[in-house]
Amino acid sequence: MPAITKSYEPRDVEKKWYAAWLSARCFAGKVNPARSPYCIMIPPPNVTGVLTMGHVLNNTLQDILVRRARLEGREALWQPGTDHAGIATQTVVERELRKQKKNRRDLGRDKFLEQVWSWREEKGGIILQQLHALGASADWNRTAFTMDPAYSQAVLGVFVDLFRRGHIYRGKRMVNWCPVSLTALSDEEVIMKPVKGFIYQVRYELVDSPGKFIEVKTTRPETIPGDVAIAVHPDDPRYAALVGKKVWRPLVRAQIPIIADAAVDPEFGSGALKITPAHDKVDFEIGQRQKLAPIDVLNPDATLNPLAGPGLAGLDRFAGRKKAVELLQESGALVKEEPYENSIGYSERADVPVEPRLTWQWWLKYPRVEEAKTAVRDGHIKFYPERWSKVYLHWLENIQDWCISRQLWWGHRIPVWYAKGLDKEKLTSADLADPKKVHVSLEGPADKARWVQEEDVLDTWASSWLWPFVTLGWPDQAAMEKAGFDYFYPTTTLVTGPDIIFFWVARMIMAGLEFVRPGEPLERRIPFKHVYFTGIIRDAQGRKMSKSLGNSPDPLDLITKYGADGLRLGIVSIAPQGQDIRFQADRIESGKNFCNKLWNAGRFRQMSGEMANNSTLGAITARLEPAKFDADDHAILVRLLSTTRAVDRCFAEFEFSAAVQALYGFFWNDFCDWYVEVSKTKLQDPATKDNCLAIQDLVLRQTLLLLHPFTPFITEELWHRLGYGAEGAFLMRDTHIENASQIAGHGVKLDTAAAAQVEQLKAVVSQVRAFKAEHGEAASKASEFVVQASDALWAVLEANLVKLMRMTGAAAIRRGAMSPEAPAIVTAFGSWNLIKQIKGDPAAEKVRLKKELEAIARHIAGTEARLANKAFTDKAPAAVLDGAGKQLADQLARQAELKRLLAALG
RNA sequence: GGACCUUUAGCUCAGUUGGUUAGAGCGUUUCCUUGACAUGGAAAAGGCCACUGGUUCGAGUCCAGUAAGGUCCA
Repeated sequence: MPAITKSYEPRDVEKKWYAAWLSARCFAGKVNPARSPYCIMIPPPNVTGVLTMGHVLNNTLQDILVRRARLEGREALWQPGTDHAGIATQTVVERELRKQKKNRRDLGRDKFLEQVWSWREEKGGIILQQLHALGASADWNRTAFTMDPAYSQAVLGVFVDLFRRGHIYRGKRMVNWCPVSLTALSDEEVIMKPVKGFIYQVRYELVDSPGKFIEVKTTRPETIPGDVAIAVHPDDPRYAALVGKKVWRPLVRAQIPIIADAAVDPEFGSGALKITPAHDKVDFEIGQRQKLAPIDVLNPDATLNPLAGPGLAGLDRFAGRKKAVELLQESGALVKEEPYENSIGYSERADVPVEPRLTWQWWLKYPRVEEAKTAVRDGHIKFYPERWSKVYLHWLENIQDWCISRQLWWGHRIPVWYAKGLDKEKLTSADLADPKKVHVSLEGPADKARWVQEEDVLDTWASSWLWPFVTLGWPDQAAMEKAGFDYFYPTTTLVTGPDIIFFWVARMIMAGLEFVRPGEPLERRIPFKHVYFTGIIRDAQGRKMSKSLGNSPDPLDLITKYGADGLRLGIVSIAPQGQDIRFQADRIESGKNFCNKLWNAGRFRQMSGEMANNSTLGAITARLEPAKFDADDHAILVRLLSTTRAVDRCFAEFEFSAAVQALYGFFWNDFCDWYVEVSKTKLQDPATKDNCLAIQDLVLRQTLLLLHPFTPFITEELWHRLGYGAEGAFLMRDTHIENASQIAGHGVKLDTAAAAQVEQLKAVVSQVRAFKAEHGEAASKASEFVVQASDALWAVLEANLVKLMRMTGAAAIRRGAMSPEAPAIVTAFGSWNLIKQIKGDPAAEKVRLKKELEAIARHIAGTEARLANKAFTDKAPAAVLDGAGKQLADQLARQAELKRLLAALG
């Protein structure tokens, strides 16, 4: 076996194992009826995306889950892929075209799409390659893409199906419109930003009472020509007499009514609101209720159109606003203007204010809304943390139809054909249902010449909501069989961010319920059983990581610096369930340091003695010699089992950072800092050596198994170096992890009292080390101690004497009487004198002892008071009472000893 | 306006159905290259657990309210 180097060098180890796993096809998820399935669908990253810290966290957690599932003997499938990201991808390719002074219209639709495909072949999906560096064990042979032919067929087929069943309609309604990309946007592509501007107070003259006015406040005076009414609250006494009367609209002069509508907030501004149904969502709804025809004064690019009047027409909306203010001022309609800050939606891609705009779009009435609620409310789908289910249910309670069309070229072109000559602006629902006017099918109409296909494509989410089952071959029977649909669906766990709980999670649930296994029980149709919501990674100041702030480190740099395992361990250790994460590089560094610690523990084992049979758990436990177990042997194995149990529980509850913490504490503190140190004594003695090595082998083996999901590379490497795996077998694929009772079942009988005794000895060692430091002796200095202790206590010390000498740095620990000149401490194992060459300072010693006595007196008073309280002794449970009694006894004994030492000093 | 989250050591966070003297990592200070590891070891300092009430023998933990910060929805 090659010698282990002094420090862990991740780079070559990671390369070697990733290549080995790939070539042995360790990541393949296959149907295996002998095992229970475990399946995770990757949240498909944007095909234009590059790896961010968010992806690192999210994908590390998914990898942890599938690797753990494999170790538990389950058949794991982690399904990877990307989505086509309509607007993002189209924007990227258009930007390249712009460099050549061209735009997509110059090319035409077909040529442009060719360009997008070639961009995608060349540069798309880099992120999946980057995930390799992280160690992601996804089944790459199954990599899916939402624009794949089969996937596209499924998406369009769903459209046709939902259309035929009346879930999809075309309607002219309010959407978020990007005046640069010239398309509708989803809410997710709109970012709210606070903007400083002005609010204008404008007066409208009453038609039948010249000289009398009603005043409104608006931030958008350029839309006044689109006003169709002034609205007030029906119960507002100020305006009750005016409802039903008419006012003159300024700018484009016309008579408009004063109406009453309960949606008006009487507290805001003057309590009167101008109603511009074509340019505001609330106004649109009021307009619908009041049957007021909207007037659209904007072009698609947000310049003002002729309806805005000769003064404004042709101007950009912002220039138009300035001009409108001037015109209002001239006409005397402007009462005043004041600075005002409000939130405005910006287009994520184009970074310009989004325009609420009335457009013809395709809309989906969601299917299975009630079932989607039931699935989560009744626990068929469990959310972690649970509280997100409330957000989810609230959204479903207030669900609104989904705008599924986008005015883009890159995406699934909607399978609808209009009869030539049909006026799409006047399309009625009767027309939609008339196959002579509108054709909807996968194949398209037979006589194509008579028809024109819909220009719009589907929202990207209208393809990714089918992800959990289309990636498994749905709806094609042969493909489903090949992919193992029956075996892997419903998938087990989804790991995603709470920011897409509506856009993706909720929609996938509805899609699964609607399309999969019709007629079967709900629990067979849901797309997944558990949803784990990660936190959002922020920078050290708590800001979201973003490209524009430049506060996001490149994960690949971090991998170079700390190793993939170090990065994974670090990021998981700072990601408590359900909380946002503040990124700090020093935490990643401690992940790397832990790997080095693990590495060196392996190195220590290798240097400590010949490797023996480590091939299986049974082979190792057969080498144990329980008769030779001392308290330390019992203690480390007790802790190994309790750590195994703790990690099991953490996995069951998705408490990843707690699992890392448990492993970190066990391995570093219990094993390295204590057991390895006491081993150094045991290894000197031929009688105890082999048993000690077997215990080390057992602890290391189990630690590697528990850690493997978190740090796959170093554990695989050490697994082989320490002889746990046969040549050609992999820790990641060919090994099962044993739980605590299975390990205990191998004839390891443990003494928990011994474990408690070790804790006491550790406390004494700490105390003695501090005692030395206080008296200026380095830990390593060979000090000399005299201990005054009862026979029983001394017997324990004597049994552990060589270890204790090593741990406290002592040349000698003798039993004897306390000498008043030497500094002294009181421990659970008697009073200790430090024998120094230079005489102690009795005065300083007295001060120290008195201080300690004061402290102990306070504690005693507290404990006595509690025990004297009848309510406490009556009501507290026996265990608590016993504890308090024992505590008091210890405190009193310690006080007596301290008093004796003080008296001895004279 | 509604919902949810957070507030514990200088910083970032744990704290499991209420129970001894509230923990970890990082940072700070002191000491230590001894044959696993200086990516290390030993030790120390550092906390009215945001605030105000309440329930309880007992509250960081449960309840009510207040304040500050954050997220989402309207």
